[in-house]
Amino acid sequence: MSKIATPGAVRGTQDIYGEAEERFAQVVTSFDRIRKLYGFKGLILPAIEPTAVFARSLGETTDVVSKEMYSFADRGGDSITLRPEFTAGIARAYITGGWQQYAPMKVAAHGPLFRYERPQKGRYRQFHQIDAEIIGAAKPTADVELLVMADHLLDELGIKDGVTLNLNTLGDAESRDAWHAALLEYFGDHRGALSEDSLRRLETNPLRILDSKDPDDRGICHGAPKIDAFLSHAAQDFFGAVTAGLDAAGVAWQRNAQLVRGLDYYRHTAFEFITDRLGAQGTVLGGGRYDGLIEQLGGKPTPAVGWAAGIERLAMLLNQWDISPLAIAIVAEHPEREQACIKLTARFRKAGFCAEQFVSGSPRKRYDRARKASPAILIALDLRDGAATQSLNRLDGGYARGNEAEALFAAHDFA
RNA sequence: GCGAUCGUAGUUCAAUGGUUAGAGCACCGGCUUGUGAUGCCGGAAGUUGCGGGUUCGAGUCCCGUCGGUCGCCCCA
Repeated sequence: MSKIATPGAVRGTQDIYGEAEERFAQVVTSFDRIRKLYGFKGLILPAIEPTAVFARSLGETTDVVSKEMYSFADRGGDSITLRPEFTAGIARAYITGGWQQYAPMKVAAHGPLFRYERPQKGRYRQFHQIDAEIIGAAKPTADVELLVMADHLLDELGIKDGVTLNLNTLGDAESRDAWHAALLEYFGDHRGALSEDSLRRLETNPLRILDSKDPDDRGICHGAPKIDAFLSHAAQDFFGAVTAGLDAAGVAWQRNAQLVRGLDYYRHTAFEFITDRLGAQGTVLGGGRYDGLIEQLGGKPTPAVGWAAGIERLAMLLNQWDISPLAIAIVAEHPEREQACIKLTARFRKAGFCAEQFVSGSPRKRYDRARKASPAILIALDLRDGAATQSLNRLDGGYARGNEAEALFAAHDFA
């Protein structure tokens, strides 16, 4: 007989329980509350999409599509992909569902996403995000509304301290192309001093050199052309309206001219809320305006802006979160009182109390275990000298429903 | 894909290359306590991730492998 080998969890996945689950739930609950305040409708979408949804929106040749997606052929032979992001799926739903009729559309989603990456702090292969998008809104007020909501959420979660909003503009298509060309020329001139990684970026994605972590690269980037010199008047006005809106709403921000997006469909606003408390993974919430995406998926040209945030990262930053405290613990200190304990527990639960019964293990130790569960009220059922006894002890004087619970206890038939 | 680092009881961690691999917490049982969150006694719990090697002797040193963690790349 060989020992049965238990299969392990898939690399980069997590079993979330206990404190981690409580933190996670706090993020989702707060997000759901806040997004309703801002009129964002909930959206529940498939976790799987045709591979083309992501391949077309992200670009067939990017690392993301070629190496980091969970793709497989289903039984019919179609190529299916586990969603690596929300935005592309939302754009697909917007087009195929004929949702132009609802534009401008404010939607919010959350759930699991999948990327085949090397796990590290705050990065998993199955991870979870909250996501908010405004589709069909061309005006900068939409960008502002999204950013105000993000700021509000971080405040609600109590993690605003140490998190700063980094803001940049990528300009419109003409601005961006001109800047791109200038960067190519500049970095080309400094080719000799660039790191190996950045030399490769020069070929594949020059904008990305701007957020290189290499110290030498950083020095070169310091003198690189800034987008501001290439912004059209329209693009300047757009960015000015965004910053003015943020100031009006009292949202603190800082300009970060090095902040870029990797993909071509991004326009105008780009932003990240960044912390120094999460090691190398400092971005807790990020997004931007992607006016080109829906067209790229075959829809009519549709302006859109959105953001997403990793639930795990937000959860790690929480300092406090709601737990559901135990209201009533009911102990059977004698085996013959166990049925009475079950009956009373059921009654309290149906009356809307969070109640727990202690009917297993050593009868003599049940009381101590019940106390360790930190209930507001502790009820003990015992059998002393053949006579049934029951007592109620209020351990938390501040518990709001104490009197109600005592009345229910007093009225209960213990027979 | 690349690099660093760590894998010992359910868990957090000990154990100079040298007896039968230990302790706290958690768990189970007994005794105190009797409105008691305490205390005492006992029990169960291990292929030291896995596979090779060096050695009289390996949890410890070496090689490989798998896994965790952190970083690079990438980051939609």
